[in-house]
Amino acid sequence: MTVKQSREQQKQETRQNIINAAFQCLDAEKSLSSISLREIARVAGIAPTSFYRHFKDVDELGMTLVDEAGLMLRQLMRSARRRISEQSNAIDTSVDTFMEFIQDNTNVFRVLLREHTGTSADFRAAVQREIQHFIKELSDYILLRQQITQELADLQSEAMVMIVFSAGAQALDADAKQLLLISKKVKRQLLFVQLGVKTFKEK
Amino acid sequence: MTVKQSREQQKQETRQNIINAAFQCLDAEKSLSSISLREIARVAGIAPTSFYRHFKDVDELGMTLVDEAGLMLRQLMRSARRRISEQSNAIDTSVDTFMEFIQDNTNVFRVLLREHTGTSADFRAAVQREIQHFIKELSDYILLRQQITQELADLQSEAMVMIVFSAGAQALDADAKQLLLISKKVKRQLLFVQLGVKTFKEK
DNA sequence: AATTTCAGCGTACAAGTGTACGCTTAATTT
DNA sequence: AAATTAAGCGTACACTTGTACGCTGAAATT
Repeated sequence: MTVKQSREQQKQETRQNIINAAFQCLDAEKSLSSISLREIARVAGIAPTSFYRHFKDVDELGMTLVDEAGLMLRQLMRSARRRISEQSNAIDTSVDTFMEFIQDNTNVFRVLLREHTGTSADFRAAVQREIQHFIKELSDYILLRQQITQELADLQSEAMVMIVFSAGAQALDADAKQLLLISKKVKRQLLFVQLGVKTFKEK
Repeated sequence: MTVKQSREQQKQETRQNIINAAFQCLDAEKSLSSISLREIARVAGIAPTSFYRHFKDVDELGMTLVDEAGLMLRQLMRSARRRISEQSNAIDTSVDTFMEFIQDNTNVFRVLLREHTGTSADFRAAVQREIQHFIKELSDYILLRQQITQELADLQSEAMVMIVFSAGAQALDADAKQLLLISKKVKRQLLFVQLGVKTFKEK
């Protein structure tokens, strides 16, 4: 199976194995602070001490995971916006895309959600940055489509993201039936926010 | 210092010591799953094995803590509503009360926030129930003051609570200066939701 | 061809964990 | 007054953890 490879390629492959193993380990009942180096090494198929050839400690790996998760979220937003340009309703399409993401990348979203309120100040700050990034991109999009001030767009965007993320948290513990209700609910709540800002502006 | 007491009194006192010790331990970098029985016992001033005279394990203590934290939140709501009847603006008063609570009972709020997305399904469910309780009480209040349907009141209430809790999460890592900005921000976001529901109803 | 580099391994150890077990001792019941 | 109850303690043990240290063998460099 494994073909002859350069040393650098081999190393990168092992590094990716560790990252994948970590995401696999970070399920419904494991957080970055409760997970053990040895457990990750076991799943990655390496000796515990070999871990150090790639990361200083689990915290450094954690920051990598948060970065990677944030990257995926940004890609998600792009695909959502692509879908919007084809159909029309921005809110519905965005929520659907987001919910699909949670279904397909459960543990990735879980890391963001969990570490956002987790026990490491560094992780909390890192996730916060990723969320801010998420908010900013939505805000830019809103600014483009609605005729409101930057400030209002920022406020609207943040409120919407908070609502969506909270719904995401519920979705993680929900079955397929509940998921549909959550989607419907959050779409209407986002509509309220949008409508509220519009009304506020016109007042 | 300690006077002669009945056995039952003494036991309840020790139990409360354990609970207080746990809240004290559950600071910015400890969660219910990362905390150790021995650590709590140390702070509570008892032998590790004495813990079992009061709780089956840390999980059982955890449920007690979540219950207690939820209770405090309900009391908070009552005091907020009392304040509203004196002055007038419901949103501003509620947010101010909430932010004061976070300042005065940081670790209590932290438990709710952290275990809401934590590694124990039981804790997540327990916190979710407390939050639902919180949402329900706000919803009842909204229904009383605004002329809208039950369904709209529920949606509005939940959206508002999600926004407030998210702001609370930010507040935990913020200094006094940022705190004021967060308060201002969240008040306007809540206003958008309220206004949005009103506009939606009238459409 | 000889040398250097370095990813990965195995061993080893100290530290911290949950908890089983039996004892003590003071409050309570008989 | 004697017997019972039970909160709290100390000891002990089996585990898991992070990581220091030195070795191996193959890839890369000279």
